[in-house]
Amino acid sequence: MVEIENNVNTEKKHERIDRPFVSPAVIRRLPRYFRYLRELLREGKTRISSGELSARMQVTASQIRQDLNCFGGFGQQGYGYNVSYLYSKISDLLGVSMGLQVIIVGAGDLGRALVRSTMFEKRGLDIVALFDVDPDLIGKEFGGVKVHDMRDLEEFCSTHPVDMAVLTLPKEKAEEESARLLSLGVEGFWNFTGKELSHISKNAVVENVHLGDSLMSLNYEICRRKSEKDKKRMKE
Amino acid sequence: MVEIENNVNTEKKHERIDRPFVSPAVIRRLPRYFRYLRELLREGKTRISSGELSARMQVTASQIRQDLNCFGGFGQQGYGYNVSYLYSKISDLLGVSMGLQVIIVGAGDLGRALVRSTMFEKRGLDIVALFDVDPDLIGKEFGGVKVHDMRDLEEFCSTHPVDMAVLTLPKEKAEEESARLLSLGVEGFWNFTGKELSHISKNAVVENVHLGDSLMSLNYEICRRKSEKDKKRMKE
DNA sequence: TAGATTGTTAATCGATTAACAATC
DNA sequence: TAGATTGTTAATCGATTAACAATC
Repeated sequence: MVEIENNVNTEKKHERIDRPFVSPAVIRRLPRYFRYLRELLREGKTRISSGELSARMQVTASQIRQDLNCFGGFGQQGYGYNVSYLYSKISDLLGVSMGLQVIIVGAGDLGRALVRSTMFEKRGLDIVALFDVDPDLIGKEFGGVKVHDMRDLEEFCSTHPVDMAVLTLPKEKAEEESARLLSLGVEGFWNFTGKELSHISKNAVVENVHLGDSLMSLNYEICRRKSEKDKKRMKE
Repeated sequence: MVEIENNVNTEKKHERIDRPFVSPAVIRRLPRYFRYLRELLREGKTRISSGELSARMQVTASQIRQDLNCFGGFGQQGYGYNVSYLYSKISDLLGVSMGLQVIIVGAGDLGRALVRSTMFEKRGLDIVALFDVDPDLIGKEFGGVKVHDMRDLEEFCSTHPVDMAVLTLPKEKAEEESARLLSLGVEGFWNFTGKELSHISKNAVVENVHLGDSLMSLNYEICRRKSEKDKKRMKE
């Protein structure tokens, strides 16, 4: 078996890594590569070619090589890619296990569902607090995380650096509270409110999860399918 | 004021509507148009030009005209678009208030959060049942919807036509249960499991909400921002 | 009629795919 | 060395934007 020798990784795990400007289309595919590589790792595969990976992932081999090359030569001609090396590289790029400090703003159903999920822990993010205005919730714990009074946000942020706020509060308060958070130094937002945060998007990173829009586009496709079936039936 | 006369809508509300093939990129923007039009309607605006709408939505006027024209001439030269007419047309396209029958498979935190949300009701979808395997949950009600035994799925589907299944069950069971649902006639899936459902995607419509991937791309951007700041600091 | 604004065609831009020389 | 497979350039495809004639 050929030994992979180039690109020797002398850095410690999750050390500083260069992130050149790369199109969002590529970035959005990285988590998917990450998942497939983890699976390969679990299966005990040590090497993979772009062709083999392309068959698994249902994308072209060309795209895989193009994507990975945005960040530097991770493979080796004639050999392919070393699974664990590529996995660690993509981990570093994505910032897995960087330990970003996260607060969840809004301890309703969704906020509580998120804090109890393993999603953050798995990816090495730390949820350090929940916030809410409801006196019945303040002081309680969910998933081992305490609900703080929304009025204590300033105090909390001055003593704990917060990298990311998960917005699961009512959409009516999204604009105001996101501005408040930004002024407290929070520059990353995972936005579930359905409200567009254009007022902060210049100075912060905003990732929107618009469940309503997602549901509607599914609704569209199902309706389209149905009416197409109807059309066919009419013809008969 | 100019009267809008063309494209007179003689159909009843939410009647059959022609959905030509249109690129997914356009479809994914429809819910957003829908939201902005609803807002205009609330404000009492009766007409809007592509230019004015483009300023609000932060997209080009050209794109708006291009998008809307995929489905036919909804506007009028020299006038613009009639807000309520356009709103109703986009409603019809998206299938708002078509009353699709929905079941939620998996009554965990996320499933319960969804059933208690107003998201489905607002868009005219009906959640008719929750399903789970947990004996402690079976028989209980959440948001007015009963939790059924997963074993009764066949029976339920044979008596109630189901248009959409929301998959909020553990990813390990996603493949098996989605195949089962497909065989029972369910052809629309809102997939929160994080598992890719390629085995059914030929015969069903699948909308994936991959929260983990979304979180990771946010993590990437925050880390990128941080390391860029570090770089600048180093220079000084 | 003159002004406004659409519908639509043409130009540009970006992303994906194909091809192949470099090289392990 | 021969075979395999990457890295990278060139070709294609699709989506976005610009421009303008049609027309209300």
